Amino acid sequence: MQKAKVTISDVARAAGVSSSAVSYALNNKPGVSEATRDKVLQVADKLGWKPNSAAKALSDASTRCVGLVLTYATEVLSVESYTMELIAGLTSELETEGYSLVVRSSRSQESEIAVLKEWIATGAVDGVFLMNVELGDPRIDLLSHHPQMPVVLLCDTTLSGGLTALADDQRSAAHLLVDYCHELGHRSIARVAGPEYMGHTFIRDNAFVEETAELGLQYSCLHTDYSPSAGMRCTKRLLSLANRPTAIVYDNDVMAVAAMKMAADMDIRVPDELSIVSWDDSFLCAMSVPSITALSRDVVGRGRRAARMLLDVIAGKPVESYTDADSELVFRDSSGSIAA
Amino acid sequence: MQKAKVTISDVARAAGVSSSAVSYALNNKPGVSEATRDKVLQVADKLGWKPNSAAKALSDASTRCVGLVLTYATEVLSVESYTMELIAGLTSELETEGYSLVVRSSRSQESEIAVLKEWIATGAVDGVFLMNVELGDPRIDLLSHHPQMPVVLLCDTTLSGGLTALADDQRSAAHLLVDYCHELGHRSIARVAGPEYMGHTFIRDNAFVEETAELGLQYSCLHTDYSPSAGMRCTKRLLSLANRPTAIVYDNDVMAVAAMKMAADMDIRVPDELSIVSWDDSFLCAMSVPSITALSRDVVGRGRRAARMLLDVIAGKPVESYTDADSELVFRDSSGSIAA
DNA sequence: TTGTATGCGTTATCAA
DNA sequence: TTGATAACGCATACAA
Repeated sequence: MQKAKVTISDVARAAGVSSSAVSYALNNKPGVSEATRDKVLQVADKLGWKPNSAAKALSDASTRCVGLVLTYATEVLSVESYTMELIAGLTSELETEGYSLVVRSSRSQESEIAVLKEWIATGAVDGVFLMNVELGDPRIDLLSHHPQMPVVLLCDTTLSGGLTALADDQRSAAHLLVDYCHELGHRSIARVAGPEYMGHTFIRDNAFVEETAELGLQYSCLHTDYSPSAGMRCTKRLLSLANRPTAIVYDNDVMAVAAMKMAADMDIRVPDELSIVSWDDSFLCAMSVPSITALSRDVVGRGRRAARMLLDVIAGKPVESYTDADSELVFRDSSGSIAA
Repeated sequence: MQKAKVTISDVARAAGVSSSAVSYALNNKPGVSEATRDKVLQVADKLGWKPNSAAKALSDASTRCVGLVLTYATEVLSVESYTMELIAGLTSELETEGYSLVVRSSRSQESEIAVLKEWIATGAVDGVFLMNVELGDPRIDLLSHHPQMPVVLLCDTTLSGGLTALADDQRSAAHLLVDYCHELGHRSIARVAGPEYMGHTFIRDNAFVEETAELGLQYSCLHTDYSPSAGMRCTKRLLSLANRPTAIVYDNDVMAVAAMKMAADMDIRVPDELSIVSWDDSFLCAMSVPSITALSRDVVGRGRRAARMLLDVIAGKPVESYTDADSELVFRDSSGSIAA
């Protein structure tokens, strides 16, 4: 059973040298002889010395932590896999440099802002990720006024207010989805979208309007809070229309699955009478009966890249905003041409 | 735009008092007059002072962080909602005391141990959670040798080696499940379990053997890695037996859903010819067609309680291990009596 | 009630 | 090449 806290002076004493010699030796810096260095390293290893993180942070002004605030309703968190996949990607890349992800949760944007302000003032993290960016998001304003805090946004570059962003190409994705429906022969399509105030919903909305107009398709859109119940409600409303859409795109997998259930309840056959497509792919889509055609993104890889970008910003390297364009449509059983 | 780093001496200078007076005032401690206190608070507020976390941690030997290592295959992480729900519960309770959750990821038990050793040696966190405890888990040994590091295990008390544990009552749950199948008239049941080396799998295994023997049921069990493909493979094997089981219990929701798909492929009707029950409830179970009968636990609440326990241990309060007994069976469409 | 001085464990500067 | 020593920012024991 080793001593709990081994300090640099313990090592110095044991090796019979001064604490600064130890510091040089351990940090691989010049200013110490080979013999001393070897001895110090040996002793430090035997004693199990590791630098105290608080002391190092105080001295360095660097914590080897980056922050992420989860601002979500618990119910959505537990149902969507997106956040967990993102965290998996973030932590796996951070791990390569021994960085930790510091997670806080909040239930409103105001309290998220409070956490961010705390981090800026206390220096508890070396950088932050911002997700779920909204139109005119006050967090962007906050971080723009504190350029010393490295930040990477997970949102479209048109929303990032000049801050470094990792975007994904929602416009191409929208076009891909609309074109696919068009090719299948659908002439009236609908979309059950996320909240109107979310940045990426806004981007998707515009892209959909643009592309459907171009192709002369009838298009309508309903906004939701992403919940299964909202997905069902909107589906019901759309399918009750006299001139109902023959294809519906859902902004997340959860609502698409819920819609499948609703269609079954209403005795509307999928895909013969209705095509269902999900903007997010997941196990849910693969397992649904019938399985759901979905736009698949590499969320874990996205997390990795975001982490890489933030580490680079922290390291002072020049980092450009980047737009992912890796989404692809996974064809499954929920979509097809309309039966004549 | 405020000054990035406001220190206690900035406040002292601006208020025209000494730094110790500021410290006393800000920490609500005696030893300073009301007038001075008010002035200090006012100035501190105006300057936006917050204590530097590294300095505070160094001085206090307390970081206001607790650690969690995610040791998972990425694929499983993205599919199961358990971890995300747990994190939601943990962070929400930690938030009440301004604590943060520090998340690291690892892909093997060895590297998780390395992270834990790092935390013990560097003092980067005030306490840790241990999940997915295995039989003879070396992490328990490690933490037993470092009693200064507060820890809460999420596992059965028989596995926790005397450390503080938040258990859930797997035995009662097993009995509940077996009794339910028995009451429905099933006489041959099977279980598709998690990995054999996992502590809670072991507990479940024993409880199942015990209870099925008691009721004179035929019982067989296959172990898996929790993945959908393993769930399918095992289901296929079980259903191909000459004397196949009429009810199968799955150790997680993902495999239960996968099994539903497999049963459909094999033209075996659920629940007429086969009852499917999941040990974990989730949105997946509710949305499956037919929906899946499942044992439901309050994972978020469990996370909250675990966090509360760890905070108490850190605060030096006496904390007893605790066993949750809140699981309940949610009856859905995947289970019933065998059609005659 | 107040200000001065010291410790926390590192890193970095500066004489020796 | 070395070993004191200051600095990081806060808390606190102690002296004024």
